[in-house]
Amino acid sequence: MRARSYHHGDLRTALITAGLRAARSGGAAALGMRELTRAVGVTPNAAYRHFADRNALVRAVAAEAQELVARAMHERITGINPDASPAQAAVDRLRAVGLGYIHFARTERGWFELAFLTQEAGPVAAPPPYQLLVDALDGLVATGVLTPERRASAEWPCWSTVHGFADLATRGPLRHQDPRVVDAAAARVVDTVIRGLGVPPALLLRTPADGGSENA
Amino acid sequence: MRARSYHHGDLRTALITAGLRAARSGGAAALGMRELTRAVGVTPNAAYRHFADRNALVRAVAAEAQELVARAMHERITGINPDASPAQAAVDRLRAVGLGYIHFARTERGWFELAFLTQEAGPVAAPPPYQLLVDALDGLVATGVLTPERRASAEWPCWSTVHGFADLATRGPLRHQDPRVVDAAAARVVDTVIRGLGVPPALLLRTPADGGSENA
DNA sequence: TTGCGGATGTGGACAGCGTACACCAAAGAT
DNA sequence: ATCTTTGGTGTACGCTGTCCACATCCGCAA
Repeated sequence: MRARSYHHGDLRTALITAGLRAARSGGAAALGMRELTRAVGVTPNAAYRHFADRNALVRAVAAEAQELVARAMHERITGINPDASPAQAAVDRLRAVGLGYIHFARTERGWFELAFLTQEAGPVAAPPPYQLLVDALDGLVATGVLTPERRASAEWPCWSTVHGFADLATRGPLRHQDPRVVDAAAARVVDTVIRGLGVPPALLLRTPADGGSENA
Repeated sequence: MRARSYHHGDLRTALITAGLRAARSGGAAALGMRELTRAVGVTPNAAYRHFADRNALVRAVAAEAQELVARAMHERITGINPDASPAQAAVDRLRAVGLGYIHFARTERGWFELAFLTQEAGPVAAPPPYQLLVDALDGLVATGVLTPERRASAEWPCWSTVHGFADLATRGPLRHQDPRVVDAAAARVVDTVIRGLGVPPALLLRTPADGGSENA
């Protein structure tokens, strides 16, 4: 980005970056053509050389936000106890996926709101966070925790539950609740789905006070 | 509402009614001061005699939308099989609550989007749909299906799951999926949470092809 | 009955938004 | 060295929410 040329040099990515910065606190509503071009120091219409309209810009920023979600979830996955049995580790990985999703939603609600827009999972172009979920569920089958029959379409209960909780915790009734209450509810909710999938309770019942981890 | 008086007569409710009509297809975005006052045949500023700002109007319409959700869910509850055992009926009632919520979201997505705004459940002013869920869960305890320990805070897993699924089905990746696929997923998802709560599988495993009911 | 005050609706204005159209500046190819 | 393509500017239109001053009507009190 040369200093003060007539041409900006890399306006497209500059707008996306500014968009991420703005959306972090303001959510999707903070992504205005005028607002972002102003932040980048350029005329509003300049953006139209790189994005068809506001919606296209929002989608581009949203894709970036999805990467951030996946990165946060991945970090949490790599932090789990390596000394556990394979079966336990697989369950813990799934739990990390769920709690990572929820944690991200609560700590980065602007980005989270954005990330959920224009989700097109399914056969085409699975978004990164979705892929982590698929891998975790496959891990349960590989370690014999889940039968292939039970695993089929297990993505939907899992994603539904953690996403729903994330929405309740960011835009819904849990919005202004004591964070520790929300933490506890999150752990409860994630364990409930996992049990619902058919995972033996022995693999998920933690002792009270939890196995030493900041959760949700 | 006399024909063409200077004063409208009942502008407040007229605006809410127009708002419901507009939001049904357009969601919250369709609730504009100018748009609604125009629909009612009055000046934009007239609305400010009844609502502090746009947000207040939206909240008022949202409250109405919540009533609609509750009504739809209630209808579904009253339609369940009366010949079942008390325990089975209690489980069916909980399922009806969940599937009713999802069904409403999918068939009235504009109203649903609106209904979720300004949810303030918890000790204060529980919204009608939430109350139906509480009652259903209490029913499980009363019929001995659920122990009081398991019932505690069971609202969150339930609400999270059905709400999350509703969101996936209306704004998320299931948005443009074949409705029959979504129906099946909805049934699967609801059964998964219920099982996760600790309900014996015998009370929820339906035979394939389902027990003769249009679902989700 | 008159008149007055509070409630309600009008009219005009302002700032901000997304975006279409015409124009201009610079980079790259011939 | 000129021509074309790419990318940025300037102006303008219609839309939005909201503020201010003013007009109008209803109900109550004198």
